[in-house]
Amino acid sequence: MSEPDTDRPAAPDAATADRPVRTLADLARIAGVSTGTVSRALAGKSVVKGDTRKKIEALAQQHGFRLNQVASNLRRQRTGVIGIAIPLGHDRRQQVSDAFFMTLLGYLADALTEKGYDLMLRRVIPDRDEDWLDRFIGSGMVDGVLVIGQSDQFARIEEVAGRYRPMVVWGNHQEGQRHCVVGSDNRLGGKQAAERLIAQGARRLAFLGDPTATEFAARYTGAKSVADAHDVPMITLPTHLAPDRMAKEVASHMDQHAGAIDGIFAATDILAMVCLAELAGRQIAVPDDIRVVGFDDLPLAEQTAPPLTTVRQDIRAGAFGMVDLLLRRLAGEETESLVMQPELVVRQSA
Amino acid sequence: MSEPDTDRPAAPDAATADRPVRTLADLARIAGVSTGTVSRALAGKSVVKGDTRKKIEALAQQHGFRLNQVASNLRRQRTGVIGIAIPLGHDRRQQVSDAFFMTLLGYLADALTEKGYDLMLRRVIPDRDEDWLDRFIGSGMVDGVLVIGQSDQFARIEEVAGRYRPMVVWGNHQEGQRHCVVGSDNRLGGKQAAERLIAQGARRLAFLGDPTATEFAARYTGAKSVADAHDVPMITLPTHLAPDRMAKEVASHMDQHAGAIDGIFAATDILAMVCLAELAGRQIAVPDDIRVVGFDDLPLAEQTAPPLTTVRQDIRAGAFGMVDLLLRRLAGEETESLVMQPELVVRQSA
DNA sequence: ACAATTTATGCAATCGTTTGCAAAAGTCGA
DNA sequence: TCGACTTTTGCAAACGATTGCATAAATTGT
Repeated sequence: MSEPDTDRPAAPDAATADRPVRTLADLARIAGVSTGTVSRALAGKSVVKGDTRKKIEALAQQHGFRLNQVASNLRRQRTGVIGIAIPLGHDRRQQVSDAFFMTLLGYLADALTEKGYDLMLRRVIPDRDEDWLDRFIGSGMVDGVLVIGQSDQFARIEEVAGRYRPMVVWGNHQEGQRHCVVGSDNRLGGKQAAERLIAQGARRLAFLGDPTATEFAARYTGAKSVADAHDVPMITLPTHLAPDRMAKEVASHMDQHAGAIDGIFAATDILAMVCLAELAGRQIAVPDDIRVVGFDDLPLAEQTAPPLTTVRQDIRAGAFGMVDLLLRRLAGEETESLVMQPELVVRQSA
Repeated sequence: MSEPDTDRPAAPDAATADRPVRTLADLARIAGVSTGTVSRALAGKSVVKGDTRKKIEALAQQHGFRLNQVASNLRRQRTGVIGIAIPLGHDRRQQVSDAFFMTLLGYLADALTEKGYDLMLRRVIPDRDEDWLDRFIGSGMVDGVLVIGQSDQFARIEEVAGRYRPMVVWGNHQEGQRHCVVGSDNRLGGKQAAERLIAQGARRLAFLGDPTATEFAARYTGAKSVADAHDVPMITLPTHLAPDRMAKEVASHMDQHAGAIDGIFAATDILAMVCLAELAGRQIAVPDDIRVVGFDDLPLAEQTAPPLTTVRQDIRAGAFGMVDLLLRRLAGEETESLVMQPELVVRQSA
């Protein structure tokens, strides 16, 4: 260290070859200034003289220097990373690969990238890990958290929301809740679905999906209220979201009930698709024998046979909304929840 | 600070209420030991006396203490985070939400979580940001990198692979390449698709998809070689992957060519699905008038009408393979690429 | 040419953990 | 009871960047 040019075969500017320039201190030494100056120059602060800045920038470029973000994060107490938690509670086998979550995640990635944030993804299984949310928040690795889906963790999320501000959750809004949530009015969506089914002549309804998850429960309730108002019975066909189980369970439901119902409200488009395939296999005509309405309006809803009538959630708007709210909360603002109006998209399945 | 019990309304153990215990030093003070000891105790190192460890653990629990991961990362020079880069090069409008990538990402999340790693997701647009890969690697925020899709960045990835070990890429394998890649034998998959189409009687083939992306090019080449061997002509119908464009482009292709072809090899299942929907709309019978083969075998391939014959990539195995290879490279091992054999799944569309 | 400013830079503390080394405390046999 | 060990702990130096404060340099006015 004390004899710079002695050990190495000593090509004049050979530093480029074997990148010893990993830290601000290295760069400072080469540039003949202090680390403070280098830091300021690279940060684009105005206090550095033009010449010096240019020289430092050139050297940084030439030696391929990059700031160590971890050190920077530690010192600045901010990371530029938003945590995304996907709790897999109500259905442990549900894959992260669930189409709706993945679509939402894609848009979140777009929105956050646009604002200069990175995403840290964490898949959590709440019943194995009581402490998941606090661990994520307390790690210091994220500036804020987006939770995708309340799963069965409503209570815990509520509790944390009382003391941690920068958190926005995708899910269902309940009267008087504390945490900031973005989502569709699932109740209303459920109503729209049931109304359509009944308007199309259905008189014996079924709800296809697991009504213990908060969001699905609201969809169910909405549909049920309409069914009740029309004196139409509605049964529940509980179904897991894990792709491997789903098909079998739907098949079994159809075995038992296909003859006794003439309208199905599926809790998600994926369920509706599986259901359509199952009905087609049994030569049951859709919508003539059984009407089917889905929920989400994923891109593939347009491509089913017959094309799926479904309740549209604007996932992109939701994702951008979540990011917007989170950034405002990070800035200290108090924000309301964002409840979006779902919209019935009529195609041919009902 | 010098008079612990004076200022506050002084409930004996009131520290619990207003969490002042944020750092090891805080905890050390309360426990009456040094930070070093606390650190060791919480890390589960054997050098700490049982009693002391228990006491410290109890206090940590009681005050809801959590290690600051950022500081820990800095000191240990490892973060426990794997970076996932999704380059959107050959088709800038392609959403991160592309079904195949999302499925792969889901499995990667499963595999990495299982191994105790977090995921940091970064969506990159290479032509806007020359330096994307080096920036990601050099940030110090990730221990290794998985790249999902080579896009049109083959050269850059090759270059980086020469000096950065912990990187595994999903994509196509080319003769003599340096970077460690996991993917299917796309050429073989293409052959299988074409063979099936021809065996089912197709004599005028079309390849549906954009053959400039590396992986698709290999699928095309494989199919073409079989077509040539059978003296069967094959045209190319280039199509973007952006969901909004895709449908229109496929429709326009069908307008122009539907009458002139009797077998379609779609570069992805999604394309195949859109294609099926388009053909159904035109009353063209599948597979009688036109046979269709897809690629990927996404879960929804089973649910199309008619169910899709497709070339299966075992995405789950691929994801777990990528993670396995990456961890071995992190451990210093030298690893070969993993080229998986695709498998034709015969359903009803061809 | 000199004092009064305004700019640019350097110094050193700080962010919160981890860990090598040394000192303190505990254990044991004789 | 004392020396020779073995466990436990404390001390303080890293990890690499940022930033308030102080000093050095450049600029300005007179």
